Amino acid sequence: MTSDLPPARLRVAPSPTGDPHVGTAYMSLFNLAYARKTGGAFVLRIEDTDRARYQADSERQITETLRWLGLPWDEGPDVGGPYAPYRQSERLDTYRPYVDRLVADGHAYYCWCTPERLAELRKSQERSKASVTGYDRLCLGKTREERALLPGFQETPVVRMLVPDDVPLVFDDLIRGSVAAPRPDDQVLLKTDGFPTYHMAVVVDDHLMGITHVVRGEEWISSTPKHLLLYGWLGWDAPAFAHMPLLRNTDRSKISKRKNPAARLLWFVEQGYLPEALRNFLQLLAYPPADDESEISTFDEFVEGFEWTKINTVGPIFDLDKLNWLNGTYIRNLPVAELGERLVDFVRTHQRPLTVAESAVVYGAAAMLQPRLVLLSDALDQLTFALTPDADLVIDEDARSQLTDAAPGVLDAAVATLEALPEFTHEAIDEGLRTTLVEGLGLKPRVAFAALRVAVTGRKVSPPLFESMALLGKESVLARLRSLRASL
RNA sequence: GUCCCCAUCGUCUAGCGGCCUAGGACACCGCCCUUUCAAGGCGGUUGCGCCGGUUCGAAUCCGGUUGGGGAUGCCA
Repeated sequence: MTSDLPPARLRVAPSPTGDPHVGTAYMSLFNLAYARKTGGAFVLRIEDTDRARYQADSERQITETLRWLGLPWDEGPDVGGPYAPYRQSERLDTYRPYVDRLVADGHAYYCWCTPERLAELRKSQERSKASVTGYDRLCLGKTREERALLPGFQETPVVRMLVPDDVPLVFDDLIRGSVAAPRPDDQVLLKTDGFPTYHMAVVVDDHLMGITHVVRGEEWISSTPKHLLLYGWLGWDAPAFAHMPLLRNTDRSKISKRKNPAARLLWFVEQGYLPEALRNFLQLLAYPPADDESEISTFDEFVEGFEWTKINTVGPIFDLDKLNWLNGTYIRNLPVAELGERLVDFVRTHQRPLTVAESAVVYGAAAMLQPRLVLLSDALDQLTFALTPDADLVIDEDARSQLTDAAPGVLDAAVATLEALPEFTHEAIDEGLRTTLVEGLGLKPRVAFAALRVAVTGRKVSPPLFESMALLGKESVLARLRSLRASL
């Protein structure tokens, strides 16, 4: 499936600041596709330069969820690789010399302004509706001693880049062609805590790790001139850039965990989505189906036809309808045994513990549930009747109210018929009951079977009656039929 | 405020000057099938934001306008 394109090295670089974000998976998918298409490599790098937002558990969640999704990386913090370490916090010594060099070359300068001074500066610029905003370069060209005499001074400086007036603002984008970006501010490169900012770290690491294609969200377009400046100052070739459209909430804003539970990658795991369905869905966002006939396609098919220019520039709204349909379709396409296994596994890890007998019930229900599931989590509710002891079965009021005058007769006849059945398969049950109730008593199937459904499941709506009976077993079914009969 | 990006059914998309009285998918609505619910089959409603221009001809090119989004952080 590799093409004759030169092997590309791509990376995804999430920040461990909480639950993995769905955008990380989206970026990973497209990164990985191109890496595979060119026979190159896909790298996972952890961008943990923000100490304040760092969450220890986050990296594990990121790797687990991306693995769950089936998007494996060739190099990363957990698997190693020729450019280790792959955690930016472990690369602090790597960045320092480059920062020093930029300062020495006059491309960057120290800034001793306090965060308070900066905040005030920003506020006053906002108030005066100034057309030029950003740092006022108070520290530029001053020594520590000179600056110390002025207000808003702090002992530990940051390092800022000195953006020249003629900074190039136009660059080529694999998806958008020629793109113009805003003029950057004198961006901080090294923070007071000694950590580089994203802008410094990303350029150094991408270069050192041999990244050939930077694929990231559209929100980074405005930062690209800064990065290009850095590449130039450091004497490095810049990689190719592809700015992906931003996933959006239904209100069209950038997708966020606050407004959209689906912004959390873990949410899909918890809900019972199939990773292959989510992958297929993500692939369809801002990207045409691989095949005219169907929107269902494998990762390999996606890779085969992959082209940057096919990616749309419009940020797609993350709408669950199509994903739900895809998930149901993928569930239906699963071999029954595998669905059974996934169901048992899902219920156990995300819903409730299962005894051995209960696991067998869930596993055995796979075939009858298959066309009825949108999510794996849907199974449990539909199987309530089968996981409830006969004596504890509750007959819902709206179910009981469906019972007609024919119910007692139906229940009696059903008990007699089922008792006499040599084998308790759904085919045998079907045939037996149809013979006695429909042909024998002359009842409409609808009427006859409704009463039995109520007795066996306690509900108005349930999985197919005969399969449900077979799943439950003869003894249990008879007990339930007698129980409802007795209550009439 | 300033700068940048973007604009086809409700949603995801096809379209890259004539094949478009705009195609597909999801959702929605009917009908069929049917023991309930699904699944499946068949059919249907819905869209090129607006105004100019270029052209024999515009969803497709250009300008403007409106609308949406993003950036403007010692967050990424």
